[in-house]
Amino acid sequence: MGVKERKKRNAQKMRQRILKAAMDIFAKEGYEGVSMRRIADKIEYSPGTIYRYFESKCDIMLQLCYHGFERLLGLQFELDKITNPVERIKVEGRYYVTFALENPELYELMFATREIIKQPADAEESVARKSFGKFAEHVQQCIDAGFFSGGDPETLAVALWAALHGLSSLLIKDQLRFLPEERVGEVVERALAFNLRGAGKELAFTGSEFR
Amino acid sequence: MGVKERKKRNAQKMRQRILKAAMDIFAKEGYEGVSMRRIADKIEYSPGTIYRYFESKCDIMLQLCYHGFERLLGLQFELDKITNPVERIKVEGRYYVTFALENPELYELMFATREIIKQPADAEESVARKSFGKFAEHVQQCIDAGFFSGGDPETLAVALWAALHGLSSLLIKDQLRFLPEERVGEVVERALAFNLRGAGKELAFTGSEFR
DNA sequence: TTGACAAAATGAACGACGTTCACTATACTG
DNA sequence: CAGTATAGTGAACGTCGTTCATTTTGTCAA
Repeated sequence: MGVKERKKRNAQKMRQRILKAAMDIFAKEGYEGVSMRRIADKIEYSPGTIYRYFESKCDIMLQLCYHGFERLLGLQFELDKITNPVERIKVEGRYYVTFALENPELYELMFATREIIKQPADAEESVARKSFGKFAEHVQQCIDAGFFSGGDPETLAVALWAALHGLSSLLIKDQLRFLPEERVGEVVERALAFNLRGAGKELAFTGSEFR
Repeated sequence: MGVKERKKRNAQKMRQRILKAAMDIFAKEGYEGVSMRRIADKIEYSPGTIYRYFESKCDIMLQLCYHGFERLLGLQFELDKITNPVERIKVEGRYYVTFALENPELYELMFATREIIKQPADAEESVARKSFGKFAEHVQQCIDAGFFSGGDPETLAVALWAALHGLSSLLIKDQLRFLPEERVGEVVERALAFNLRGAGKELAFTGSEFR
């Protein structure tokens, strides 16, 4: 008698239904639009029911967040088709910024929302880390191929990632609004190129002054 | 009779009292801690009164935000004492990241909080823009001194700023937590150096593909 | 089929939030 | 001192995330 099993499946279905509803609202109306009552309305259950399947709203948003990282990671895996590692990392940069621009709310959720960040300390092997890991791998391959300086790959990866993240979040938040609309693409492209070129040189290490 | 004037002064005093209270709470308990009722409690007035002096909570937070930019701008002006433009921009980078790390909530308010961003579209000559302007000026001086490539200075400034912002926000959000504590400073310092070095070369422009 | 027990779902309630507004209290003026 | 303009009040509205006593539904042995 697979009663237990069926119940487990139903519970999983319910979790998916809730997440789907949350995602739909999130996609249409952003973070502000998502509330437990609205989710409950959408799936035609009472608000209290949701708490049988998720600990809190934060828990739900965290799942959406993971989903975002999985999408990003999916894009990254596609990149393995590109054989030239420099070309690959170039395209990866464009993918990254494009992903952020096309899913600004999601990107924000993934990288900026306070409550989300705190959570996954215990969630070992977080999707976020996998995504960075893949990126670092691609950076390493550039080094191996002799295109990037042999400096510490992790440092290089962090620096490049930071540049991508910086550009993406400035763009999303419209902090670059002072640029004429038609120049934005150009500036971004050049900024990316600029960072990749910077990776080509050996750097003198000047000592630690932070933290 | 300076009755009108005194009233104006009193209103200004009240605005300052409210802002001070908001800032105190913000500093101690962050964005989440600030509520109209808590501010009202702190200044010993009723919640409704605040609305005689500020349009909304958002309005208040926007003022805190401006205050933050003024502090940052103050740091930037100090930099004019440094005569070597490359040394100056190097220190500016460290100042920037340090400012973010020392005032994470404020930095977030300044650059990341959604509601804040929207507002100052009409507020011409925003403090934020002044801060970027000063930075761009310093970048220009590096170019003039022949240390940076002669490429479009605005692009260069945006690229460097993005890198600083990226590093800062990753650090604040603890996204670099996978790095051993003792390596963080090193990585940041090298990432900064890496970006400055990148600025030294002429870059081939590869065309626009964003937006 | 029925009755007992467990699981699932409910929705009112709690304390918080930003904001509004009819009202009262205070300060100023003629 | 009367009358008016200004300042301040605090209850109320509708929202939020969350909890929990209660009811409904589902399961299975007798």
